[in-house]
Amino acid sequence: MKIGELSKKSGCSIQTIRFYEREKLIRPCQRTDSNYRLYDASSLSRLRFIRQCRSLDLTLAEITQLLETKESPETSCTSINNLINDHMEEVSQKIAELNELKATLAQMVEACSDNNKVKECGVLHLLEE
Amino acid sequence: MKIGELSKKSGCSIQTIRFYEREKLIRPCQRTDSNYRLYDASSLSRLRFIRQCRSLDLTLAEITQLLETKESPETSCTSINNLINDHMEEVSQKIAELNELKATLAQMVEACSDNNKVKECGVLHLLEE
DNA sequence: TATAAAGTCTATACCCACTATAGAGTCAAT
DNA sequence: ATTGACTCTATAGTGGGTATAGACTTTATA
Repeated sequence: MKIGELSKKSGCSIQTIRFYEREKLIRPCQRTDSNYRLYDASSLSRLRFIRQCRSLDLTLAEITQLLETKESPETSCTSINNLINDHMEEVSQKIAELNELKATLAQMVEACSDNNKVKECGVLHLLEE
Repeated sequence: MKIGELSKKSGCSIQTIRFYEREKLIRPCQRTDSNYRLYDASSLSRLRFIRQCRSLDLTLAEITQLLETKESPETSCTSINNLINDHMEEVSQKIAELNELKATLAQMVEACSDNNKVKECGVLHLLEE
């Protein structure tokens, strides 16, 4: 299949597929005589794997690592578990940060009822502290 | 004061201050004969305001808008309240997304006990779905 | 007074994960 | 034969900075 079809099936945009090729997340594929890229089912499943990982917010570097580990089916999968655990830890921390942030914002909103003038605005006053 | 001192007092790095100047969040300041930047207290408070806003994760565009609104102390502060409310809404949504993500990751971690081989790894299997 | 160290200047490139565009070539249908 | 859809490469832009290189200035020490 050509890149347009792969794009639709994988959910990655055409530019993203070419970008992943440049970044070596996917290997250079066959070409037609007119230099069009040609893909097969394995390209599609690799791309779907990458997309799944991206939806978990894994970085391209982490995904590269996962893809490499996948190449050695007989080795231990400890590194994969560690990677996912570490990532989950980061997500938890980010959630905690955002909850604090939200609390601060809520406080600010409370500090200002509408229809004040700018110079009396409680939000601005809090921002100036 | 020179840029180094302003950097220490404001908590912004020297490069960031120069970056804000380029991006027009702060105005071009006085210069010495040898072209060194010279700042006063008002630069410091403006920079602190910006930093405070950044700690709330407001974008530079939003901050620019706040700074402009601040210039008109007699107008209504409704736009400021709206901005902060909208931003809080975005933060809430991000938190919700991350909580879902965390749940997915937790499921994955459950799917794989350590010491498996890669080819049996529950995490990888889930990623391949 | 000479020199070394610390500070500052501009310009430029890099980070991440894409996205968008320009300009050229190719293929399928009418 | 032409139109429109598809593909190609190369390049630049996004946001919010960070990190250099290479030159100049100021301050501190010997």
